Amino acid sequence: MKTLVIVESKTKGAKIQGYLGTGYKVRACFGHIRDLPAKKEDVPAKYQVESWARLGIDVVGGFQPLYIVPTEKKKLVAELRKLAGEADEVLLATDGDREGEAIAWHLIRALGLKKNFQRMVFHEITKEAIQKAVQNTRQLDYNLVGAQESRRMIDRLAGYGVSPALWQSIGPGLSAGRVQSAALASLARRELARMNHVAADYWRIAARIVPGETGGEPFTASVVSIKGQPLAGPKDYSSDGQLKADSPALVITAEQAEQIVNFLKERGVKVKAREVLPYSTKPPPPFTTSTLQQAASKALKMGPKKTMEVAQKLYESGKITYMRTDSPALSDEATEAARAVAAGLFGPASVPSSPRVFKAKGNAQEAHEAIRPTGKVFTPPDQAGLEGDELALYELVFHRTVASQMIDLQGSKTVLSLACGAVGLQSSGRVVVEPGFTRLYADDDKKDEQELPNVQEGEALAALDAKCETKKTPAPGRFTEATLIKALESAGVGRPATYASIIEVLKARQYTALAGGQMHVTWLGLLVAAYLQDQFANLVDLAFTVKMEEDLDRIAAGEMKREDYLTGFWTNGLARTIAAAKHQPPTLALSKFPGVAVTTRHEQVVMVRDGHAVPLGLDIVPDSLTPELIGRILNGETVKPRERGAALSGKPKTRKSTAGKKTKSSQD
DNA sequence: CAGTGAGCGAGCTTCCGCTTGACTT
Repeated sequence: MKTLVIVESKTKGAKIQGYLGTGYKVRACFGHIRDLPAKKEDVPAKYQVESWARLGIDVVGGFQPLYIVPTEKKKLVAELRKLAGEADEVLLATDGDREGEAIAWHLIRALGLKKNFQRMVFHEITKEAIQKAVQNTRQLDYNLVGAQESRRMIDRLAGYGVSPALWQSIGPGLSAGRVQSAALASLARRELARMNHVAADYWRIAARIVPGETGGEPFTASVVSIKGQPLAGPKDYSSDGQLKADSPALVITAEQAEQIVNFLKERGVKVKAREVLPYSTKPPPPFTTSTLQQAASKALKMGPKKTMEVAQKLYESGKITYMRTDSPALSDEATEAARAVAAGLFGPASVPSSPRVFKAKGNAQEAHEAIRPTGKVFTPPDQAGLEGDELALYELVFHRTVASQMIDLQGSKTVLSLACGAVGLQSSGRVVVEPGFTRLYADDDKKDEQELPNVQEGEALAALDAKCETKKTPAPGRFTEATLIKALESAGVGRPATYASIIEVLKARQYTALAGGQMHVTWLGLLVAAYLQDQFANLVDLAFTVKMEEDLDRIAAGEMKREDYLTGFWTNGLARTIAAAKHQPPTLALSKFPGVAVTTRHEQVVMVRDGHAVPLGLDIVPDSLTPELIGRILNGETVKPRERGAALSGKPKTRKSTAGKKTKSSQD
């Protein structure tokens, strides 16, 4: 045996072994093999006494991280070390991103490699690409490793630094972190906006118009203005239910609405203008982890966690490429395969003359290509030997990938301007001329679907019917698991490997709960968010990660020293904020219910009025409060006997060690 | 004197990101 090649994933290893042949032994390291100690007891004895032992980082001596091999990785590391000792050379073929570079470096240290190692990087798994990569190895990029170590330490210091402030101020077992707290802040901001939203009433007046001699189906037109002044709609009101100060809109009464309806019925309308505009829509790019989770949620009602489990199976059985990626790019081979499928199904005209090229944007690290069917020839879904969820998800991937190489949808949009005296109306419709990629894949909600008849300017038309209805301005909608991931990704927060688990952490802490496909924030979640916003506003800001990434890029480029960066972040920053943090439970004043507040007492969420505090069940949805419900809560009617005195600390750990222990019972 | 209960003090909780099985539900 001559050369040992180490990759991150088992499936990838098996493939590469096939391309490299007998002179090489390919093994997987299964991700990170060393990490900061999770608990103080994991810290080696000689460091236990240090003031920083709980953090696992020597924050007083230049921010030296203390790394250990976790117990579950010990056997693997020993085996790799043995194989490395027998090999002439070791090629570290971990992923070509910041984390991959760090894993390679940890391997060097943990396996005790001296000079006989090289870094190998590739971006697609084909025989040519792999053989080329083996011939073009490079040195390890120590600056990039330094950037990853900084990222790791920031997350440890933020998480282990701030969480104890929550234990002291709110209750045990709670957590804060750069990613989860930014996510929680986004959810809480939206939930509070919903709770504080005051609906305004506005009128919608619509008429069914009969086309004249030109013929065609009746169509719907809505009143948009009166004497040239726009009719007030949802956009003209602010969240307090008041008309926006700068709004030029006209607010009408019920009588006026009725008058307009009668006017329309009696007089009919005249065509003022007809505008026809061509439009086109491009196909969406091939899937990344985030867009796959969004599409699976929408089309298959599959949550992010489930989606990743199913995708993992498809990956392991060789049906799709790697499922944790932030790049929408297709290899040349895949692009050709997609074009061939489209041409075969819908003819050569369904494919543009030159291939579409998709590039990642923002801070994507692009260690992998898009999620797509494998191979030079895509296997059609019905021949893939799949069923159930796996078939459904494969089909989605297949369709999206092929559609991404098809021609645009083309259509025309018609806008009719109508008038009935001083009352202005409008109607719009779309006609698809060339469905393009939507023959295979469509995920947008269709609007203005009606086809408008070919009426002419100046033509007088009768109103078949007219109606008015009051509507209420809607509160901002809640996030679903998929839309939250979309929001986090666009803010650069979280990574493909962690999107699904971010959601799981928020649920496990009882900060959020899923109901009817939407993410609700619990009272506990709102209180934690309020506390963090008050004491650690900088950390929970979505923009924190953007700034961090810029700094990490500087470290990777050798322009900034790791120690200087961490000194600024911790010693002169967060450590001081933590020391100055107030250990007081946060209080949420309810703007719609003066005198009522929600806070915690003795590690329990309570509702308070006039100094009187009553336990508040986490199952009571914050924006469901009404004066009646508040009355019942304060009378103690909503508290089930079992819940009395139950602390908010999550579920007891289901570990073997706790099996024999008696848990304190609060039952009478 | 033995068993019980209140009161006190100590120890624990926690992060993000990269990978899969080995575990329970």
